[in-house]
Amino acid sequence: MSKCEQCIVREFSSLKALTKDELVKLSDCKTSHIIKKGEVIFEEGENVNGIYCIKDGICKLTKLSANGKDHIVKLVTKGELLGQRSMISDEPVNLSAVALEDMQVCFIPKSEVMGYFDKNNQFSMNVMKTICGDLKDADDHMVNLAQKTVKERLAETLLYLNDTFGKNEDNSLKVQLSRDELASMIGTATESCIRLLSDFNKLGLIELNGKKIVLKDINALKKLAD
Amino acid sequence: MSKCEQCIVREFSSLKALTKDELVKLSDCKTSHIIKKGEVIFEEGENVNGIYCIKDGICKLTKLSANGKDHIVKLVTKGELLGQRSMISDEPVNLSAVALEDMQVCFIPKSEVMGYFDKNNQFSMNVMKTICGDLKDADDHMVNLAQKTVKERLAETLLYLNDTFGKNEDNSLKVQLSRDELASMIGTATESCIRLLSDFNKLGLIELNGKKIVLKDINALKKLAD
DNA sequence: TCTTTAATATGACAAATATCATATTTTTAA
DNA sequence: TTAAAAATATGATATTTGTCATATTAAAGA
Repeated sequence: MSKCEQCIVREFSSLKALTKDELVKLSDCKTSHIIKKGEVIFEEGENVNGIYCIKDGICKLTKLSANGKDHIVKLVTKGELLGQRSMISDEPVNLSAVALEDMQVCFIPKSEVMGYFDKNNQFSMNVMKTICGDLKDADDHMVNLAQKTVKERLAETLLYLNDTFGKNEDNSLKVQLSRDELASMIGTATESCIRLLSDFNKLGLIELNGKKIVLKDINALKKLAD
Repeated sequence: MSKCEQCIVREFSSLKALTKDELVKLSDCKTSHIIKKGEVIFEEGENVNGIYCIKDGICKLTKLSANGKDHIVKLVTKGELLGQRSMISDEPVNLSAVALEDMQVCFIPKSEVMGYFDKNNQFSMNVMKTICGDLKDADDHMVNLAQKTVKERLAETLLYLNDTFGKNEDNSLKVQLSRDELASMIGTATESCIRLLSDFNKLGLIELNGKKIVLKDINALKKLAD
């Protein structure tokens, strides 16, 4: 069992506020898990009863819409926590979490985390700030969905993926989403997404190589995204 | 100066966790304000440095989109607090607040509120739960904007206004939004909104009387909204 | 009250986007 | 390795939604 005190990623989450004693205790009650690409960490409506700390990998948070299609609400990567909202609200999770690549995660039971809220004020503030950040992002996202065209949203999303998750040695975006997933992130039909990617490709804004996407003209994309 | 201990609306907000002593102290440092319909409480980008407690009235929270149009992110009414996210994140507000009707609000300076976070755990948890609720709502809203048609969103929004804010004696919706505001809530062009309202009217789903809207066939609207 | 301005309404049309069909490529698994 | 399935691609077309023009009505001021 790995030790939380020595885990680097905890430094990037709300858990960085924990004392050495708290971390030692945490090491004992956490459980580590390997999640394979495509596997579900939790499903919308489930009672999770704790939070997941992502040690490595990326996952998507999705929500099923009334028409039966999944919408990707957010991508979450190493150093971030999953399930905080649900735990605090004391409700089932409202989103599903599915691995986009192989992941290492640690599960911390609710009983343990809730104790920190009482005893460690800095931890509480960290969690609050994270959720406030998520709320602000959600507001921004909402306005984009409501007011921007699909083309603008696609350009913006490509830039977001580039800025947030970086690229491989061959310059392609590190997060590899299927066309279907990309479409469900920007809120459009898969065919529309494919078509626009083709257009971007023909215009020299991006380069397509199977699932790999290389951003060729960042400035032009920025202009397109508004 | 009215006394917070005797204020009913505080019972509906996170402030209900405050002790009698805290409330007495709060009474001294808060300031009361009358906001006329159409007036701005705060504007996107401003440093508010505190929170507003809504004693009476309704306001809209809007965000300017890249194309210059306002989008209504949320409606907020008596018993709720404004500006929590910004205060916790220690950032300027990301939304503007504009009164939809005459309002009574109290402003509580940041210095006072931040003290509660340290000393009153129940207050912290209340605030966290509120923000978590907002985040869940935002997620839902996002998926609706991404996946539902304008018609579905209009039906849904009319039902939301009815359920959340109720109706007048003449059965018309209590919150009176202009067509323009309604459009900027559902994320569509004003003309599209007007046209669909006309359609709903002709279909007998609603009744239009100037700005007044009466929901005639709730079930049919629910079916339309999915 | 009258005049001006803003809000609502509706038609005509254009643009954006979805849907359906089908081909091609890639991936998966037998 | 090969057959089957899934993902990607693209054309044709339908539907939705936005835009512009222009009435009509309601609201606000002088």
